[in-house]
Amino acid sequence: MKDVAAAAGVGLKTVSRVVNKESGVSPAMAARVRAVIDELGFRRNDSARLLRTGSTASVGLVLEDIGDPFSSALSRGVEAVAREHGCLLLTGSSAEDADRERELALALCARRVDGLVVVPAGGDHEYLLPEAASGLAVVFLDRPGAGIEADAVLSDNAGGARAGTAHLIAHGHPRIGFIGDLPHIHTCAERLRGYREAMRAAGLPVDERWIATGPTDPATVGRAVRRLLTGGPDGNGGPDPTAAERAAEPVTALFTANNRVTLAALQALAGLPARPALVGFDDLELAALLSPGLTVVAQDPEALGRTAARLLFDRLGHDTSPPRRVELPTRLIVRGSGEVPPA
Amino acid sequence: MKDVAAAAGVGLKTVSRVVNKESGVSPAMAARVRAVIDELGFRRNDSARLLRTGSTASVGLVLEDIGDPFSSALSRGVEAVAREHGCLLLTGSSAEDADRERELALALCARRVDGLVVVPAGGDHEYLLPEAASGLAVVFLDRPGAGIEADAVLSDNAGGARAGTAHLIAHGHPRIGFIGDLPHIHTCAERLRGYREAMRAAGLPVDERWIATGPTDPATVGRAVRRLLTGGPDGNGGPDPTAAERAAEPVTALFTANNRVTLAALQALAGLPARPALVGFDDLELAALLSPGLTVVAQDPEALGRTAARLLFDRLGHDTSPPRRVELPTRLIVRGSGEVPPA
DNA sequence: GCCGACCCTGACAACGTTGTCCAGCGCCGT
DNA sequence: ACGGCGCTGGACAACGTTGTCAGGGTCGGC
Repeated sequence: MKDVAAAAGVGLKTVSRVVNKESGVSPAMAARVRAVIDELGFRRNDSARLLRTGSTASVGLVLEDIGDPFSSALSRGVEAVAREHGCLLLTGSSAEDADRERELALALCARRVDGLVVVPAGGDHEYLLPEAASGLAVVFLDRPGAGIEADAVLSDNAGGARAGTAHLIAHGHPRIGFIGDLPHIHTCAERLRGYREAMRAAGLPVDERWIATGPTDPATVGRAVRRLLTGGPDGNGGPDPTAAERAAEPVTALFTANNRVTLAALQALAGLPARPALVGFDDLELAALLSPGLTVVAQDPEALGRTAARLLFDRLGHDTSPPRRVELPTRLIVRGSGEVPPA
Repeated sequence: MKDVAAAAGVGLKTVSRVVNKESGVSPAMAARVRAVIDELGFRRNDSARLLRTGSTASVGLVLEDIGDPFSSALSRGVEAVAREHGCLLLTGSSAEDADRERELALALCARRVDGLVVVPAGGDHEYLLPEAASGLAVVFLDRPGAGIEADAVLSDNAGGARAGTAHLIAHGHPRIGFIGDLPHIHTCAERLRGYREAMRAAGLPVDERWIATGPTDPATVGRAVRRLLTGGPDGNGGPDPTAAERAAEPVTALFTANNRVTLAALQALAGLPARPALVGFDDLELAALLSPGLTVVAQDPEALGRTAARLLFDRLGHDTSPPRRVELPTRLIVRGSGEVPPA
């Protein structure tokens, strides 16, 4: 900028005024300065600007896995709103690792983002307290945060799971398997709660061996699918080996608690002559094209992202009302998988 | 930091030393300073650090559409490598709009990223020349850039399309429709070239009305699918209305040139009793579970992203060799759609 | 016991920008 | 014609950090 001023033969502040479109510069002068800027290829250094002004016009987004279509849709929603506000979005992914989440969030804070949208991977967010105290706005997305008072935008996980499970029950399935993510993940726990509630509401017993939670890689999920459908031992090596060894009654339907699990389960079931009844949480792009079509409990991830971002910008606009928890409804999309008669 | 120094009763520089883990600070002093840092919740301001040191340890990624699974996979690859290098990744999406791409890239430059990976939306990247001149490393991804000498990492689009088309030809289809993206997009043009080459190599004529390029929304693609399969007029309102009105011979197979088109085409075909033969560019998560299974020309988007990021970090490591163009192979995954007999 | 050397610490300037303040000039009103 | 007001342009400090350099303290060696 100094060079530009020298080349144009004007003062430093005049160039600054032109760059910032401030009033108080004659059009002729402004044009001359702009010409020099283009000629020299000058670009304002936003870091220095931030240092001086204190505002960055950027917000951070910490995702769970940037490659997951669900996360992509979240980020699309967040980005759209950020863009409306003329804000740059900085995105990173935590790979479902608490340390990585922390590291990433703090790196974004060190860049002095104005606000942060976090899809929590870890169970503790106290590390954000000093940041929040010094003005950072935080909104949790998809799962609530812990250890800090902040807004959260969630889906109605329990309600959705209840509806999905009820759909299977209504189609005559008395024994329904639940396959979910790691049990400490909030969404999984809530969906499991919804499943239990639906079973209880229908007066159906739940055999704990019908519930499989753990990693969502295809191999693990495939094993869980086969075990639930054949009624084998639970393989968890629990404290009661005799119970673990005793075969459970095989289930006739499956509720898969997120898109990765659903996908892995479908792959595991691909070899079978007729697919058992299956309802999944999260819609899949091709769900309608499978035969039979796949019934799902659909979230609206883009709306989740948009809502979280709106909440964040409300906070940046000095909305100091107490933290809110927004819960977005889910939608049961019936595509006929429920109509498969029970075994 | 000043506050920390005051609270600890030490000099500013000593705090700086502790924060940067420089040697030359007695352990006792370091421990005291660290205690004060934790107590006050101090976090270094990386913007100021950047201003002083000139290096940001961050790279930018400009995607075409952050919500597209293909883009997600690209970014996963780039992020993995960035992380290996201890680098923060800043991501934005251009929504396939040249102005937005430019705006985003320049915003990232203003944040003084060390390097930039760009999936070009626009056809001109001269605007990056001044940035490159002042030390920015640039790598183009998925499509080459124009107006600037820079590395590019691409898939073998023409070769992949050739292989996919040849697969259909080998299964006895003499009339194959091509549905692609906007024709000015490099990947679409290359894939169309591959399609033409395969047809020519097999001695088959190509009716221009078999080729549909345009927006990839489901409605447009759906119309194209129906037109190609029934042999209706091309509807482009070209300069030769009589030719446009003359019905073309219906095609018996379709080559869809990217994941969005494939998806939209599958949706359009969902109502039909038997799906016409179809080969798509880009793999789909559920492609194997459709019946019949979907044959695709698969790219490896994560490898594309990783390769581009590696190239970028090579450049940041002062590799000054002339710009390279890396072309990654594609893989034909046969899943039986080609085995549908021609109509 | 004294001197030298080494290690640790702190003062200071500078990175590029913007906000504040002031000076100069032109125009308008009387 | 003169004075005042308003508008343009420039000098300067400050944002928070790090690199440079110099000074002080301590320990060891002679």
